[in-house]
Amino acid sequence: MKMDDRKQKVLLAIVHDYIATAEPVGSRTIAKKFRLGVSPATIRNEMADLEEQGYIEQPHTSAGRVPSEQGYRYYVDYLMKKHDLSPAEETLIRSEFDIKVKDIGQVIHKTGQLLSQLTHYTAMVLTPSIGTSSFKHIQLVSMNPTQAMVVVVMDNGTLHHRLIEIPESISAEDMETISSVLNAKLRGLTNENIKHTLMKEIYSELARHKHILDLAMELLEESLTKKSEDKIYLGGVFNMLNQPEFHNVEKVKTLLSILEQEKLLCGLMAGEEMDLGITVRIGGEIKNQGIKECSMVTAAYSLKGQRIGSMGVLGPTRMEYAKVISVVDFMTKNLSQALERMMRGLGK
Amino acid sequence: MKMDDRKQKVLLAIVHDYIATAEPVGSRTIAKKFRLGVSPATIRNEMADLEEQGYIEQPHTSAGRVPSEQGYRYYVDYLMKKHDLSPAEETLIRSEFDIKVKDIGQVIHKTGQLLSQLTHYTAMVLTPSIGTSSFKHIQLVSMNPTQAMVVVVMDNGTLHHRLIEIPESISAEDMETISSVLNAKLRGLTNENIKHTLMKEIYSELARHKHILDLAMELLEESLTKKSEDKIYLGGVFNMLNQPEFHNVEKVKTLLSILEQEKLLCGLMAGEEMDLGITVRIGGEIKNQGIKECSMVTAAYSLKGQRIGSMGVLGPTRMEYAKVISVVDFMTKNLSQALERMMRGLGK
DNA sequence: TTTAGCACTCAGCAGGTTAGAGTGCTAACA
DNA sequence: TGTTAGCACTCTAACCTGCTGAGTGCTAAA
Repeated sequence: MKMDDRKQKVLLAIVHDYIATAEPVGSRTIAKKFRLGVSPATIRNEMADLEEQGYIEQPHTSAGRVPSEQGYRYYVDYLMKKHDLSPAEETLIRSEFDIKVKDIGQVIHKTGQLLSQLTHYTAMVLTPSIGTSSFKHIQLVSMNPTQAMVVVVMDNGTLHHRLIEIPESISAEDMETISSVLNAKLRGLTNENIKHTLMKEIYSELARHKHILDLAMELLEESLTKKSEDKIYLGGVFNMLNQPEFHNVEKVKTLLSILEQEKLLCGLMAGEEMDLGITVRIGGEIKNQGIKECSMVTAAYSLKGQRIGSMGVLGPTRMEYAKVISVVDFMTKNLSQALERMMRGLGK
Repeated sequence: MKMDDRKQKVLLAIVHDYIATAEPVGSRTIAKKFRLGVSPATIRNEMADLEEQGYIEQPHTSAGRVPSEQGYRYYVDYLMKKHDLSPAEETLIRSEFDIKVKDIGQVIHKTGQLLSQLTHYTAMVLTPSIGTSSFKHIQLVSMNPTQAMVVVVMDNGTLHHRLIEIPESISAEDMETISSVLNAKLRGLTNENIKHTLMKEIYSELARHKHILDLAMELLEESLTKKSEDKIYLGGVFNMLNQPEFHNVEKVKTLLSILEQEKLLCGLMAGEEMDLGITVRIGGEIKNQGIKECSMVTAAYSLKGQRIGSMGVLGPTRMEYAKVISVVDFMTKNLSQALERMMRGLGK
């Protein structure tokens, strides 16, 4: 859609002012605040055109104009200027990531906190799905005469464990033996590689302990096949209540009821767009009735170039897109790096 | 405070009606709904007395009466009748606990869900602090030439792990050796029992690997001393928005901002009252400005008679005390039992 | 001691009025 | 032909006003 220069300026002014004040913007306001060098009357003419073309709308006759979804879309696609983070903000992010780089959970948590803190909207971070891998070590530990713990250490640094029931006849030494055999024969193999022939060999070697072996193999198989579950971290839900669009309890209720449904959110985050760039969805472009008055800025983060999770910011359609986009951009890059550092040397 | 029989009946009527309707209760309403056999005028006289004594108050001149905090207190202490759970509810709780008895996290989660679901208020469950214990197994696992994983299995069934940096000179066999030595010498000991003489012995035996030994011992010591951190699970925050007292966004905001502060909540839950019974705190009795219009019903749950965590329900002061108290009571008992079952046989 | 009756109070609502913000149109102007 | 001043018009939000009904407290009679 072609749009002449002055119309763009007027649209830009409306979007900026409305984002800042949450009040419909009138022609006088634009003329005064944005110094376009023309009178309110001229701006009124332009606004009438913009409304006709669907970029702005009027809440009621004697009110100013408000950007429509189409207007925001045009703004995001063509008018918006990049808005770099302040050095202070960049430093904050970097230092937080440097300090708290202990484990994945913490990094995700921190990411969410930073996202919501910097944008003042709600942050959503999807935990990385690292996919299948091989294992480094399996260990059976006797806990008491009738129970044992099976521990599997994966090559990506995660752990799986399970408590199993054992016959009293098995000694701690037996379990040590089983552990060694399993480690010696299977270590480093992926699920596909664990051939049945190999398993037969093991079962014949440890025939006495078939039952316990079954239980251990069950956990091992699960660990090898199962992708880590999608979990989502939410931060700054509270921020949304400061937005004037949520001064109405009914809206707060719909919003919160949606944010409570983890699965739904995961769907929204993990959805369609598999590219690495930033996706901006405005209002109805989010395929969900309940939050059709919100916008989402999402992006994937990666490990070794492979997309493994995503993060996003949810705010009112009247969102500071430029700011949010740069924050999300910067955060994905930093999170990817932090993960890279954390995983350095690990199998995956 | 002595109170004549009819006054008690009037107070009870006011509390019940206000809990049910959230509207100030007038003399006519009481006469009609509660059949005390006297006219509204008589009830008015009683109400005047009750107000003078501080049990009820009037929001404004021409409104009915509302129980004061003191009124709720009197109700809870003297007037309230026990309100057993319905068989259906009891069955629901029991069956949920039977199915989901896999790990502690899940049990806590389920408890919170049930609490909020049954009461329609917000549930808070503090994770058990199992305290110090001894360890069952320690294992060093080589991940790659420069990193290894230390895994410690505690006798209460929890796991601790950490990634450490290692010199390239150390082989996987070395690590196996170190693991065996540590297990052989230290297994089952508590932190106090690990004598310096013993440590010297180990260090001399494994002199070549002092560095890696240090790192492993560090995790081990931490695991042995550190109490599991207090974490809190919240459920049904959303429920509160259906309460008419939270139809005002400002109040929702203060409430949510408090519920976001985990530490504060832990303080409230873990606080003073260390006995096993149920504690009811009404309005200002909760030592927190922000939720002075709420009440809390809390109780501890236990393992082998020892208090190890607590749960609670947060609702408006206009709360269904009788119902909530019986739910909390039933839940603590069931949770304690579930934990008992889960820990059966484990060290602690 | 209880109750009927009555005067009084006050929140909330409906209806009416006003002020101000903002528009669209028209006619004059550059 | 594009721009602008002026003006009539529209509509919301705020304010006032009077009314209604719920509920009270007091008094005097039962």
